[in-house]
Amino acid sequence: MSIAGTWKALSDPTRRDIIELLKSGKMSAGDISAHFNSSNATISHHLSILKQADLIHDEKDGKYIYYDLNTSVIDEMIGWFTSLSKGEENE
Amino acid sequence: MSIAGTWKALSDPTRRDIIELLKSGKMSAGDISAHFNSSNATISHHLSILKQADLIHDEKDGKYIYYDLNTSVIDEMIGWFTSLSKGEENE
DNA sequence: ATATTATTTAGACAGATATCTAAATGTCAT
DNA sequence: ATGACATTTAGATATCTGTCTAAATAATAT
Repeated sequence: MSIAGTWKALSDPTRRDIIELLKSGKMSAGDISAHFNSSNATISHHLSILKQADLIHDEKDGKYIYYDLNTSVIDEMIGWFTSLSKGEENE
Repeated sequence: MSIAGTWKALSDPTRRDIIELLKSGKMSAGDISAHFNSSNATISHHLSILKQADLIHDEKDGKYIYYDLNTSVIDEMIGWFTSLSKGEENE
């Protein structure tokens, strides 16, 4: 997925909150959903966008699906920002 | 402006391109606009969103309005990302 | 004063997005 | 096999967003 997809994924506050939740480690879709007022379907939709953007990774275990952070894409984003002060090229 | 505003401002590819343009130094609204296919009005709208988000700063000089980067907000964003790998709190 | 140039503001509109409810899929226990 | 649980998918809808043209504001030059 392009860096544009990563940006779009992170433009929504709920999705950024999900990312911050996952800083502490992997969590099931239901547990993630429990932290928000939105329906499970809505959170599932957000998770799918984060997954498409490669910001998170999912792993099935029986009834549950666990999600965790993919830090390598996050490093790419840091690169975009740091280059702003260094005058490098991007995208 | 909140960090949410910064995120929204950067979620649009044209606005990110504007930011990258300004890496090389300050530039008038017209010169910025000349780099894009959109109308002046559209670019002006993008500039106003970037300004509200404190990502850029404007300065009037006669007929022209010059825009330049505000790097301190960019540093805030870098902080958001780097904390993801360090497990700190945000927002 | 009038015209020209630079830029923004206002209003309209098509397309994108976040959300919901309801239905579908998949897994486990009985 | 049936029922309960976990999660996703489908379809609908209201709101948000990027874009346009046209009009407004502001500065300069003739």
